[in-house]
Amino acid sequence: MQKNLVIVESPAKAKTIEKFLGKDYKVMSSYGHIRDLKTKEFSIDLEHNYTPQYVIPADKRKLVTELRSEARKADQVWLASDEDREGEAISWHLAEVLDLKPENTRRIVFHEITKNAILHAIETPRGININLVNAQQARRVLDRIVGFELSPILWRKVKPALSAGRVQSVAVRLIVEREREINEFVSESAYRVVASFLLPDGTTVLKAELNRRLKDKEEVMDFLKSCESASFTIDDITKKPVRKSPAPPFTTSTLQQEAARKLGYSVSQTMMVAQRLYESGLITYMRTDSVNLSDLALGTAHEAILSTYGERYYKFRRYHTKSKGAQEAHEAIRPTYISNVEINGSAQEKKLYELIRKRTIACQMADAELERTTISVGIGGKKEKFVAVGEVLSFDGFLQVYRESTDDESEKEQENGLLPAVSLHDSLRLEDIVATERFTQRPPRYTEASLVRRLEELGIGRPSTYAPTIQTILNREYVVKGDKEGVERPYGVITLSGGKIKEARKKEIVGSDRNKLMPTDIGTVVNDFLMEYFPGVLDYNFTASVEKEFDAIAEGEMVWTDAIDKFYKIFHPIVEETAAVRTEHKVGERELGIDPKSGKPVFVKIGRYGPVAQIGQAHPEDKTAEKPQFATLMKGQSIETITLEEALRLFDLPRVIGEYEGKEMVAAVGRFGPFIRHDGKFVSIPKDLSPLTITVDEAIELIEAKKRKDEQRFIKKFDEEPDLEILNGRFGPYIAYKKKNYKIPKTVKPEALTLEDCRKLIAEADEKPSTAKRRTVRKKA
DNA sequence: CAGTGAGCGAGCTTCCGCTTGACTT
Repeated sequence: MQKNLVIVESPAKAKTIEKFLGKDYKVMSSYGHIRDLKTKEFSIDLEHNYTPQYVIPADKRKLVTELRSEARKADQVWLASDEDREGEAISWHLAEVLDLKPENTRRIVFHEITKNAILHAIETPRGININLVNAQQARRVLDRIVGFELSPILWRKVKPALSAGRVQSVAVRLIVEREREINEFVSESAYRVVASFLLPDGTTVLKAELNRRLKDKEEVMDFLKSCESASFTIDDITKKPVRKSPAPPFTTSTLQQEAARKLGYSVSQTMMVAQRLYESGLITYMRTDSVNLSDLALGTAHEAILSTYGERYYKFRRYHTKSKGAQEAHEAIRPTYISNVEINGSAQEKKLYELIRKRTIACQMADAELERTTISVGIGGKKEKFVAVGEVLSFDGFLQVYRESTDDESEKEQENGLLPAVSLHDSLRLEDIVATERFTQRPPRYTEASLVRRLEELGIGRPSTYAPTIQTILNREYVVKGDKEGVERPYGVITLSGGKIKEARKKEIVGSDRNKLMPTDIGTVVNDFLMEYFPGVLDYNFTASVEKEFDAIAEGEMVWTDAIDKFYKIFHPIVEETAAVRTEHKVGERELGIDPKSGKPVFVKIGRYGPVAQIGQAHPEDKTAEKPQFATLMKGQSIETITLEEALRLFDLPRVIGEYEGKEMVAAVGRFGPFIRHDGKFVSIPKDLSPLTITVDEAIELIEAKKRKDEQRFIKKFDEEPDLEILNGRFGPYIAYKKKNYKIPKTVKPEALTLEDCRKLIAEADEKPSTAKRRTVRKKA
């Protein structure tokens, strides 16, 4: 007979706690929420004061049955879900679904998973806080209303299967607006002036920068001329101590940012690796917005620093979470045992663990101390000065262990080094002065991680949703993650050297980007539409202001259905109105002009499969009318910027290029980009060629290249197993068998494989089904 | 990841937050 049942949210946590509590306690996990609104229906009863219709999802039924039977057997049930809005709601749903009686149900919370903390929690139980639960219901219902009323409007006005929501639509807005800022950005230039001086010893060089930038060539020329005969004297030397403090311990968002910068992980990669570390008991929970460290962790960090670096390197620090909407249900992300330096695991896991461990230790270490020296060089008869700044690290402190990275590339060149020894009033000889034209930089495109940071600053989204939100806006094709080629820009360099002024033009590549988030036509159109009709929901402060209401509900100062009613009374009429406007054309449609051949109008718009150009109007009511012609826009074209001429050219496809070996060569654009069809085979057209302009010779070359490649592709085949082939792919040799592909280890020669070897490799790969499964998931998305 | 290569008319799509698992109707 089980005396006590404890229910927590995560199974990893359940395992640890069970050890602390002994045999009178059984610990189970709810695996998060056990009940939610129906997935395919609105599920909110508008006739009855927004009553939510909760159901137990199919994949939770079995679990709920088990929990129910264990709860029935227990004398006492302890609901130990997290101490935040969602956690309180989980406990409430459990109490309802498991039919728990108040007299033998206790709600407990603990902030760290230690024996003491848990025993203390058991001694100080409370009831379920229904106000907090109601705040969660309000949050849930609001999100459902927004999502399920806005999305269908998009299906009608833009494209089927699109979506909108409180979080994802703002994420898209940030990216769309940033791209517009970049397009509208006009850079300004000014000359940065750096002089090299020879110190009195005749050999040492001091480099110093002019304390202002010069606005154009003319000003540079005047200035350099005036320097030709000027005297240069050191007129000031100041030394100032500077301190640098370590960054706070990791939250989900800061971990994602640093793992992206230092290790190159994507946001979802970081979360997957962290999840494995958590499940192995190596780190604390990875979805958190708290920077708090438990007393236990603070203590062990202290010990680790003392034993490795000494007392001088230690400084006690307590961090407080200040981000909006933080709910502090967990600790910061840290190693469970800080003394644990090396771990077992994959290379990825080791690197992420090391990052977490170093950050945790560094945050309890002493400030780094630097001495900053500023040397000022006066120019005889002028008010400008040349200034040299140098920094010397006098005590490394936390930098011994960890240095936070930045996104800003320009900061890297600003590293100040050591300066030579000089004395006041030293007079210097001018070696040369170099004035380099520098441009103001356009705003940066978002990376996954910097988008997460921005969302967190705005208080939008939660640690558990950052990675999925990015996935959603990518899946909907509102944004793409991609590269952008830079453009060449000339800049001027003017030098004064040996009494002569020389001018030169140099070139640099600017504006190139790798793996950045950029809006698509669909994203832009949807965003503009939502901004026009639903600016309130897209407002960056929308979440913050509803959070205030949720807080009031949690405090018992507001009835949750009143808050929802207030919102719905304003929101829903706009939904109705917007849906009722039977616009002739779809959102984002643009008329480019008239097709000279047919005399019909030419449009661009978002079609069923993305951006298309269209000649002529559709007349769905008239079956005999001529149907409009369609052509898909090519990569790099946008419905915002395409011209009539460019659009008309798209209708030249598919285009007969010519004949080769007696068969026609046809160029067209398919789902995977431009291609040539010849003799029933397909050949992709590379980026530098266009299907519109490709010549017969170029096409033949591509076809021949593909033929050669296909020949190389085939390595080996077995007569007794016609389904199995060893082939050469883009990523090296592989085995193709029954529509699936299998890796060949690098250690074996593919030519030497026997049929038996292949079967073994296939059997081994099928044992661990990770790759095959991932593929099916991707296909669905 | 390993190949693919339409056509815009008959059914369905969608939210945000908790948490991991994986063939059964």
